[in-house]
Amino acid sequence: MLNSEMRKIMVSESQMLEMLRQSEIRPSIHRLAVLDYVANRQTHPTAEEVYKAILADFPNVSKTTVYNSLHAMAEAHILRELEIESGSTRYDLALQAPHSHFRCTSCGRIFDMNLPSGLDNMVSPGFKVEATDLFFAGLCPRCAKNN
Amino acid sequence: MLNSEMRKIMVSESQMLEMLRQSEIRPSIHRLAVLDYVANRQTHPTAEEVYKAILADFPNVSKTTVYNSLHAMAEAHILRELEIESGSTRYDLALQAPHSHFRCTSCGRIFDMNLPSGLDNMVSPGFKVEATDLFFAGLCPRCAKNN
DNA sequence: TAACATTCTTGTATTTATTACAAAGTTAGG
DNA sequence: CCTAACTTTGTAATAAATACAAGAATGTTA
Repeated sequence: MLNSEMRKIMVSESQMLEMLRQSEIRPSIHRLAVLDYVANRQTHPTAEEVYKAILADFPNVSKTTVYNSLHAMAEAHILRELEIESGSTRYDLALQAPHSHFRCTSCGRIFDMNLPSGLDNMVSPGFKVEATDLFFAGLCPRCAKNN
Repeated sequence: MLNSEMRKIMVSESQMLEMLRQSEIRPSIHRLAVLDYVANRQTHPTAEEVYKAILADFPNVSKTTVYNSLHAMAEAHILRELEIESGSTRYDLALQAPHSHFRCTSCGRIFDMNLPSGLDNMVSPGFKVEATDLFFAGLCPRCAKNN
């Protein structure tokens, strides 16, 4: 099981079930574990991180299943894919207030930031915006001190 | 040679030489070719695209040289690395007015767009912004019609 | 409940982007 | 023209992501 009661939860199991049901994604135990890991975490994990974390609870889950699950949920707009750094895709829960992301170039952590409204007005007429990403890179307060 | 006179040029060879000299990057023929390709082009090519294009003029250039050149120029802030899509890094000339990018999810092309000022105010106090990227994804006018 | 069709998961094998590194080639300055 | 520093090459290695076929699980229908 997901041991929901053992840590601070932002999205409950019933909420996750509802999300998956609405998107007609069968709530298999692995998918729930993937969603739980991405949703109830401050970080924005990579597929690899999700895989390693889930492996602790489900020793025989395959990497392909993790990729499949992440893709399915991204397509269903339950998750958002963040191409915020070279080499790997990070995942973020989509169902929360729109926000931008700050990546610390020193420690690698990613922080949620505000997002101004009206950004879509920046695109030229005729273009249809489906997604907007605002990324910052720099030093987080902790790393800014230690250098 | 670079055949500068054969196509519309936005950055001249002497300008490129000056950029490299200022950054203390030796202007080898390959590096000039890399910079020329990225600078004088509407697209925002990947390392692979740069390599293939240059191969036509320099049949024995190696892929590693292209990567080395791109990295050196990115580090010198002559080029900017765009992590706008999964799987590969795209390159953009840094020395022009700040702008955002729009990626067409249908044809894959990337377009320059406006960038509002003051975005850095979105980050929380204590964070030091070194780079800002605003990405849009959606349909370009041509692809919006044909669907 | 039994049988079937669909969906999920696995595991392996590939592909693709990128990096590492040592050897060979090139360039600039004395 | 010699030497030191820099550049390029080519090959090999990593790492992220994908393809695919076989097996397992699930839901549905009779």
